[in-house]
Amino acid sequence: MSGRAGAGKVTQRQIAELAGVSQAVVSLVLNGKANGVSRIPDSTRERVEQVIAETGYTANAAARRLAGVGNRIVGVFTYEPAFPTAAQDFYTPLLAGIEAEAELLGCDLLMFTSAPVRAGRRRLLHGNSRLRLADGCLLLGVRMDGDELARLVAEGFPFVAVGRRDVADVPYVGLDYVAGAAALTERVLAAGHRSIAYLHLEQAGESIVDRMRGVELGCGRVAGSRLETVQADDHEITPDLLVNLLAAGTTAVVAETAAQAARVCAAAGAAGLTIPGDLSAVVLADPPRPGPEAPDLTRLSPPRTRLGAESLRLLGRILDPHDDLPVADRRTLLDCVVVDGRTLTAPARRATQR
Amino acid sequence: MSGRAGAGKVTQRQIAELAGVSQAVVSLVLNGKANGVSRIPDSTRERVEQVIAETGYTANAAARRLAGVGNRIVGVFTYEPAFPTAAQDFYTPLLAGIEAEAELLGCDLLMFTSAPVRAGRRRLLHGNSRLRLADGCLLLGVRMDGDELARLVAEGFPFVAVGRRDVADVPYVGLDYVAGAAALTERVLAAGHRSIAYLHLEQAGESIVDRMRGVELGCGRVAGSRLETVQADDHEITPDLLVNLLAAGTTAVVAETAAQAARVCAAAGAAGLTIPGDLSAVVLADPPRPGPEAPDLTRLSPPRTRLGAESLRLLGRILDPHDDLPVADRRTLLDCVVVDGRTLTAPARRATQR
DNA sequence: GTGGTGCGCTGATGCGCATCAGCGACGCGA
DNA sequence: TCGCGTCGCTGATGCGCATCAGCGCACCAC
Repeated sequence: MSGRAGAGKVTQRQIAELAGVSQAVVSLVLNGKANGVSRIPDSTRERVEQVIAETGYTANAAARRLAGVGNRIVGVFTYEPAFPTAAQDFYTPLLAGIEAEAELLGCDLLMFTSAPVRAGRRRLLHGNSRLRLADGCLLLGVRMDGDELARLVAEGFPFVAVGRRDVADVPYVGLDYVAGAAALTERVLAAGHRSIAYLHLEQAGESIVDRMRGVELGCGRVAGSRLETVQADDHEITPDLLVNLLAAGTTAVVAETAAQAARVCAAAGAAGLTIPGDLSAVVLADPPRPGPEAPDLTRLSPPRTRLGAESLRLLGRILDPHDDLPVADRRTLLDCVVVDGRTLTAPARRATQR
Repeated sequence: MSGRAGAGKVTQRQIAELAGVSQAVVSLVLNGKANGVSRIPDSTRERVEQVIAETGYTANAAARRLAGVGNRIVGVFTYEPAFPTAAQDFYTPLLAGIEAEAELLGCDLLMFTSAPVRAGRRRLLHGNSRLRLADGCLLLGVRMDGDELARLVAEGFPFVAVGRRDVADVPYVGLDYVAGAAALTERVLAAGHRSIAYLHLEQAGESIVDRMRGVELGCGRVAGSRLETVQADDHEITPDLLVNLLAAGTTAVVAETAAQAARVCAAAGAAGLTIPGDLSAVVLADPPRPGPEAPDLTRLSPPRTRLGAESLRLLGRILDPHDDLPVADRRTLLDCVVVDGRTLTAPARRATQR
């Protein structure tokens, strides 16, 4: 996969010869500088434009880029081990938002599908990364490489992280998981639950930490509430686990991911438990597909499509030299709304206070 | 959105100074030409590599491209008025296949989300298209611009159309709708139906034509069969339409699109008709989501994910100078399989021959 | 000592474009 | 007529890289 494209392509020099001017004039006309530094009379300008139209000239973006102009290309990179194809529900709404906003802004998207995997994560800054082809870049992924982020900051390469980041000076648009998880947890407590189990994953990305903090925060606001955090991958969520939790007094489960919530529902069914009759269950994410088959979970709904769009919009502002972006605006958190489903009611038996 | 990226970026010249050699040597080492045209002793090579590693050098892809080397970037363009975001079910599997293959081939994808719309279609070759940045390009869309295709062919720009094209010398990977539609139609006829209605759209793209031809071909193979073609957009598929078709002797409906098939099912329900009891129904496409809610339609299943992957693979071979691709391989059609569902049985009443 | 040879490296060039100093021509006032 | 400014345009330069002719040197054969 190499080779040269466009053997018969038209260059500014050819335009210039046809129009009887120099290449510089063609460039000036093309870039609308005809009335600025140099002034080009209408007669000449129109003649050049005529030839441009006739030949169907298309600028060589590589040359423009090399000459120092932006090319309205935004890179999209993800740190997950495989590039998130559309099949993976987590990224689908994100990419949809990014694409829609890109069309709005009139810029192209360069998807770095080629990034090599090292140490379980994909690398952005490898030997011949095409990163520098783009004006800026969006970074996706639960866990990012702090060193690479710092390096990009140091080099002054414009980028925006999708999701909150702890690294200094990293611009991001994230989701306010702390407030959202706290609100959902409070809703659980308001329903009368006092003993809650939080099922979470092992990973240590910022969004994971934020969710955990939010749940703890929500519990902390209500006296007499008890929170048990349980690290459990999907396959570890068994009927036995739920039975044990119930035996320990737990009346409500907060799951971190939609997959975990699905496992909770399945395990409950297998254990002969009903939701929310025997156990309330809520989750901090949207189900993959809000179809009729999935139980109508009470949940936190993170606006992922908007997250994608807002991230690209922020990058657009960073790249706009006319936009004097306040530092405070370089970091934003979007609100998550609590969606009422049918899996949260008042606790049934012993745990109620009567 | 402009501005320059990478103020502090490392160039080959800097590497050269640090290593005490010339820029040319750095280039030679980087490109593995150290044993070819020029020979570089290991001592020098290792010294240069050392500096490269220390500085974390990343090549400027724009410069490489300008200097005439491929950059392993493949453009993805669609002629539909809006770039197909992941939400649109038609393109989702296609893009998934393309992305997966891109990761396999180790190339990046440049999505031309910025293309302007003119005359109802998006334009690939506009003033400052970033097309020339890519080594080659994949073209999607039901209807393409024949002039643009011819122009690309004339310029020698490497590209592959996703879907069969009538334009001369256009390489493509398509779906064998003719054979597939014929096979499905034959299956309908084999079930005993002799009076079939084909519901199709107005558009005139190659794939539409192929499906029509396939249905006609299938009917033509069975003596005594009758085919009625009905151009009907989704909203024109009403209970009345089905009732009229039945009254005219039709016992089976072949729908072109999944949306049409869904409308047929809905209209049948509204008219008090059962499928396949009163009317058999088959469709030449997969349903958007093969979930439990959709009726289990007998249908043609076009391998869209594979279509995307094979298209990119073909482009990869075209771009590979070592691959002496036979002309015949530049155009391929993939087989569609017939999937047996529950919406095709023998005709119920009058139309049977007994 | 002379001619020959190959190794290791450098300098120069061009890719297509943006940018700007500056040149020639022309007009105008003195 | 001369000086000076303005208009319209051109030539030169650099962006970062790949490529190659060719230079200087050491070494060898004769």
